[in-house]
Amino acid sequence: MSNNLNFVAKLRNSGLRPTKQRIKICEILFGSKETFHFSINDLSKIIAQKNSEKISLATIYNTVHAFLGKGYLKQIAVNSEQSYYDTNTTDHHHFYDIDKDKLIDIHDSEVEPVKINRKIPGKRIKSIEVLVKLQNT
Amino acid sequence: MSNNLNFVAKLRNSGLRPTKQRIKICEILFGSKETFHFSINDLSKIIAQKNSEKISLATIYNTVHAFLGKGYLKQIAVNSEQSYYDTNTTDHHHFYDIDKDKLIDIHDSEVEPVKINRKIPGKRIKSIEVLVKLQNT
DNA sequence: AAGTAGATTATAACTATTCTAAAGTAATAA
DNA sequence: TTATTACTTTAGAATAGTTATAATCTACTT
Repeated sequence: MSNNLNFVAKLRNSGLRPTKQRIKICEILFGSKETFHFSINDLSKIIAQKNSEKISLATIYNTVHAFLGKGYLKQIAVNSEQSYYDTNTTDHHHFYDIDKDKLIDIHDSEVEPVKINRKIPGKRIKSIEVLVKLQNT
Repeated sequence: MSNNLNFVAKLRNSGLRPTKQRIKICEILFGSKETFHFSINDLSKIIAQKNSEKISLATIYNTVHAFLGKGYLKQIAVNSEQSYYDTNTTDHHHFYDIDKDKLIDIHDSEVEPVKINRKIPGKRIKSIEVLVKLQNT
């Protein structure tokens, strides 16, 4: 309940109207302290389970895009058919379990910082993402 | 010409029949010493330019998948709508120029080796990919 | 040269995502 | 409040990338 008020404020502060759909999606994505990795499909299923009223697929896409734009989510580069998103927007890297089609955080303490000793004229680095693909042994 | 014979042998050695479509695609992908980054769309366009007879889109997909399976290509994780492939199958990383939608190799000498200090039980590392996203300054 | 397994092709089908335009809802002003 | 306005949601259509299908064709074996 008090959480909801936080989400309302969060949305309003960033210029997004706190609609019930957005609040519900906030609860799912940001309601727990844990990082959440998901595809639109994953999120749809969870909403279907947890919410009495359905939220249309278009709204789910709209909301995820809005949250991306506001920096509440970041997109992860994986070559799956689907796009993946992460509630942890800090700089960190991922394991991708190919067999389970699941992402796992790699904390910064678990990786030596990646150093790129090259500059491309006219360009600046926006992000550095490491993806470690895992296979069953 | 002598190159073509090499491609015929390469294909035959890996159990792929050396059809004229596959040989043509080999010429385009492996005919130069340079690394080649491409999407299916890129490859289609190049074939259309360089080849008198058209190659069907299905064959282009089939061939790229076959070459992936034989280890002649590797897929690169980028979050674009399209899949990207690389003729350089050695371990190396990439810049991704967001504005131009183009990939640039990062040679191993240009990056400190990425060290992951964590193991996931029952899993082994298949690959480590670093993607450095670039923006115009 | 004939038979067969594998390849190519056009096209249909499928999946993820984006677009559209109508109906609904939150914010604002009176 | 209420009315107005701008933003949202929605179902469904449209699009783009990719995969499946089934008929035709071709490379290899005998």
